[in-house]
Amino acid sequence: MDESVDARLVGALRARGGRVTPQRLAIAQLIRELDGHATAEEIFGQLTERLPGVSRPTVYATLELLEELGQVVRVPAGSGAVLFDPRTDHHDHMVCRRCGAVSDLDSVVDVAPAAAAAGHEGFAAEDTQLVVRGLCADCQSAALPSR
Amino acid sequence: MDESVDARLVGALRARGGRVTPQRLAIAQLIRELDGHATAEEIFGQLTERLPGVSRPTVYATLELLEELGQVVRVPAGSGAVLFDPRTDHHDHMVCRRCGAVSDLDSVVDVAPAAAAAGHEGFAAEDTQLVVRGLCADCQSAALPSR
DNA sequence: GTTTTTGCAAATGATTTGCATGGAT
DNA sequence: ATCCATGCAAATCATTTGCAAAAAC
Repeated sequence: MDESVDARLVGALRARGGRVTPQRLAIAQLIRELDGHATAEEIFGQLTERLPGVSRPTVYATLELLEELGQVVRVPAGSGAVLFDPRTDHHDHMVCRRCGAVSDLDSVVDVAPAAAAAGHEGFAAEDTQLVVRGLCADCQSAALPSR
Repeated sequence: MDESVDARLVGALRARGGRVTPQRLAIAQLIRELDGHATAEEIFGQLTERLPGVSRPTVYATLELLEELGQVVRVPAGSGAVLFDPRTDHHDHMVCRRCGAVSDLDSVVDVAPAAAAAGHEGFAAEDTQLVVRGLCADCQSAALPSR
């Protein structure tokens, strides 16, 4: 099951003339194991434990590559760092503007028309992200006027 | 017309117990004059010309404040810096993953259901952003296989 | 063997901190 | 007079660069 995903990645890499390296396989696997969203730095940190010596530039470059190959989704959270999401099926995100927490939200709106509209403007849409910003439950209670 | 916007800002500031300072007014006005999207650094740079001595922390804090007051919208572009948009009516964005260019896109999908769904999860939605990532017209031609 | 990837080290950029002064109410 | 907001300087993150050595094909 793990192998089949690796097989798909290897195929995609070869198809574009890219090379199969242990770093790429390890990063792809680590991302698959993530339950939630992670920043490049977090991925770098965890990766160092199982593949000592990996470098930051490799992690950043590989994440970009995996995004192009459709193995990860870049979530623009609107705060500091970019988050990477192992869940590649279409879904939305809620981002707390106070604590920065990001959580998944099942899609209830069809965003395809937006991608189509972008196409009419000459823009080649590849991915459409819906981000709901606001306050998570915890931060709402923390921000109560008083009482 | 300029004054009425300032009046609204002054009112909003007073209402929340905030203070009316020349920096806040200048930043709010500068943003209104922007035609497109700008990063906090760009705003800082332009502001320095007309209000020498302003500091970075003030700009960042004020942008956050203006966002809360609904005078600016934070656009999570998914690359390096956060962009601030003076256009507060609802619209979407196209972000080129290659050159980083951000352009407006009139809304063709109703995102309200997503905000409602977030509400059902206990999340207080304040703003919903739709970002279409891909390649802008220029970068498509630059990335052609050959020929 | 050739070309891509990696690692290193450091530059660059973006944003935030702590704290004392100054200004708005 | 009381706080809130500003400026300063520097710390802290996030990301990217240039180049030589290593590895994949």
